[in-house]
Amino acid sequence: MAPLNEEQLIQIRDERREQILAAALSVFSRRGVAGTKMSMIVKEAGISHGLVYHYFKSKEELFVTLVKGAIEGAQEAMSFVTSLPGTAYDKIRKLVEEMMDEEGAPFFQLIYQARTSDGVPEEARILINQYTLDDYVSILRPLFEEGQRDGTIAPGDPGELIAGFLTVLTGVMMVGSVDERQFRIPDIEMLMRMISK
Amino acid sequence: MAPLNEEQLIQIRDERREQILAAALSVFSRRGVAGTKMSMIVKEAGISHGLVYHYFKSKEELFVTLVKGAIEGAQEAMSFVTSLPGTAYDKIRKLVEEMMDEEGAPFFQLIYQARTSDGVPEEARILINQYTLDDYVSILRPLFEEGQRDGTIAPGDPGELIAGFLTVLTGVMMVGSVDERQFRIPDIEMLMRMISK
Amino acid sequence: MAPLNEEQLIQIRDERREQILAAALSVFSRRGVAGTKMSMIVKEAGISHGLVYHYFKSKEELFVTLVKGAIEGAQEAMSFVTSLPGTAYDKIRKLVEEMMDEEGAPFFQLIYQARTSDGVPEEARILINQYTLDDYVSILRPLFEEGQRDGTIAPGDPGELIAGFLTVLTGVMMVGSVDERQFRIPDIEMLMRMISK
Amino acid sequence: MAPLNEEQLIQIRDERREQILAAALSVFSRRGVAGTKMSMIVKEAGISHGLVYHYFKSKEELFVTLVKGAIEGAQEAMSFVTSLPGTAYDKIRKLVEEMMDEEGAPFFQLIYQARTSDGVPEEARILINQYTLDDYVSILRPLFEEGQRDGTIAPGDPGELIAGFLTVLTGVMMVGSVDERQFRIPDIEMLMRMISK
DNA sequence: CATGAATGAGGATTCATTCAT
DNA sequence: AATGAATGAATCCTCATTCAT
Repeated sequence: MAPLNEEQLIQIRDERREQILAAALSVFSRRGVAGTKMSMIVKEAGISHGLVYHYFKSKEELFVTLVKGAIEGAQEAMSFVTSLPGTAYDKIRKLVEEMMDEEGAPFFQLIYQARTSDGVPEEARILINQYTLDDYVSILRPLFEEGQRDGTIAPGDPGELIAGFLTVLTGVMMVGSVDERQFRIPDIEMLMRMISK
Repeated sequence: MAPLNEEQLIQIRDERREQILAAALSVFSRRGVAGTKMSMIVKEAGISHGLVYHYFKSKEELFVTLVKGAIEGAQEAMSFVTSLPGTAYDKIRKLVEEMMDEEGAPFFQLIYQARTSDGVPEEARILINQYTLDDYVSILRPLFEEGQRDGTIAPGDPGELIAGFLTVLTGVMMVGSVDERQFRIPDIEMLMRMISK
Repeated sequence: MAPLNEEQLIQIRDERREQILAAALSVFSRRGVAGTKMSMIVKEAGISHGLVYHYFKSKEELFVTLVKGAIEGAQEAMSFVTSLPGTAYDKIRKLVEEMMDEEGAPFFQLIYQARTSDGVPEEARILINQYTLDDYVSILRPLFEEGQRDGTIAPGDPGELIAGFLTVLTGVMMVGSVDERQFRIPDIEMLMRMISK
Repeated sequence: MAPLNEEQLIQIRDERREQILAAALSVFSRRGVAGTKMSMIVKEAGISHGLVYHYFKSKEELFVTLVKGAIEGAQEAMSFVTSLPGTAYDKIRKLVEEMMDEEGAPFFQLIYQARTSDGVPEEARILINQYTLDDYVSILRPLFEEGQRDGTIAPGDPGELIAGFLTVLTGVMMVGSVDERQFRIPDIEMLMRMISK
């Protein structure tokens, strides 16, 4: 899944800005808002404390900026996949592949952090709650219904199916990126079986 | 000549200890170590700051105590399930049910926090790394192999199957307990499909 | 040097009270007021926290009580020695012996602590400043003047001689009770040479 | 591209460090580790709380740093004095003068505090115990033996003589710097008499 | 634009003291 | 009289943020 789209790249054209955001994403996604110290971001980015504040008003703003990008990226990925050629099953499989790739993980973690963390104030929370699970369900529903009609997707309420499936994917990404010895990301076939007939 | 007899004191201590641990579990599991302030635990438990330190040396010790309990609980649940009567499939289904119940969630979150958080020092990390995924795989392997022989469990390397399945379950519990509007825990049938033939 | 005189013993007739005072003296003299925790006294005395407060209003009162006893004891010891038979030199030597014995040390330390410590409020400070060095000098002056006349005590202002000598004795007691490997209390002959002709 | 060049930064850091150490020495030596609150050091140094921790990891490290300096200083002073020209007696007298000067007192007090205080952890205690009285005795022994041979120093075991003498000097410095009205540092002649023939 | 010394509000922890039993 | 659980003010320390250079 593409982490940031074209427009965002334009918006974040400044090299320094990107550098800081990349460092911040890396740390926030691993440790959450409260667990992240500015000094960690500063160190990861290889710059001075002061410079961060030239580009971002606060730790919060840094986090909110990242969350915005993650949400938009996720939406785009889903919309993009529905517009691909092929069977419904193949499209869904493609989406799962995109979500599971390395670049996708930090964004899932970020959104999870945003939902649980404490330091996350209004703005990020509002942003996140704007895009509830139902929005994603709406985007994917036609695809799943098509799959149910052609007999490749399991029967039942497609809303529940999608919601449960996205929850599983998010959970796996959250947990799977920690440590090989502790968790193992299942292969795509196994995941697809969950929604297959 | 204690004004309260030994028994009463022990009872008071045990009760307080449990009360504090329950409050701490609730907060830690939601916010992680760094995100948890002692004041939150204190408020949740309805006691004074000082009293926590009467029973636990530090925030860390509190966390480690909880992690120990969670690990022991998980091991017990798995061992218990394998000893139940019934088919392999039924036993696994029973295990999933147990893991997915409301009381289970905080423990999964706790262990996730323990693996990611920062304030978690040696002791908790060692404890956790002692019980790697492989240990759990070992306990459940006979069950899965039996299921593969009787044709109820999907074929393939049972180790991979179990590891992936446990990862999914953990991820779902992590993420699923946040907010109904954001995530939805899939029903057991859907989860079981992942490992079913 | 007798640590507490008859009257004081009557006053502190209660066994518990004595027990607490003894424990407190031992700890205060070693660690000072700020360095002493009630829990240390409680442990040393082998009683409960609450009980200390049956006998003493506060840590402060405990300290002040001890300081009072120490001051009175020191004064008495000096007066007592001047009234003994023998030459001036012998009397002074006797005083030094008394001061240097094991029981004397805690009181010197206590008075030093009282002069330097911070937690010592008005009452103790007033008590201590009531009995300044000059008072002790007054008591001992006749003895030293006699010694100068009979040629056993070094010449010079007897006030300075006494003040310096008492300061040395106090310092030695302070420092000498710490650790054999670190400090060594000099023998009496060596100390006496300081004021001998 | 640092706005302040390397040299300036180093200079600022060194100055601040010294400023904090000076303030800390002043407070620690008077009140001991437990009796010293960071706010006192902060006030004495005229800086903010946070800045102390920019330069020293903890109150302990601050204390340990000072103790190290004190020990090194004492050793140097002794070694230096033995290398001076003049008679043994003169050299010893010179050493006493050096030890007794105003700047010396805090160091003696510091070392005393380090030996008695409680908050003093391993590192300081080890440092101090590395340099026992015996080490100082070794350095000064040739000087005292020379003095005994030329008839200016009192006879007897030079080890005992030195150990007792250093103990007295330390005690005097400890006690003597408190309050003129309470203690009086004896003049050098008086102190020297203790070891003179 | 860039640095890092400096600040201080906030959080963890200690410990004198109280109080129900 | 005696206990020890319980309290909370005071202390140490951290870390987001500012600012002189």
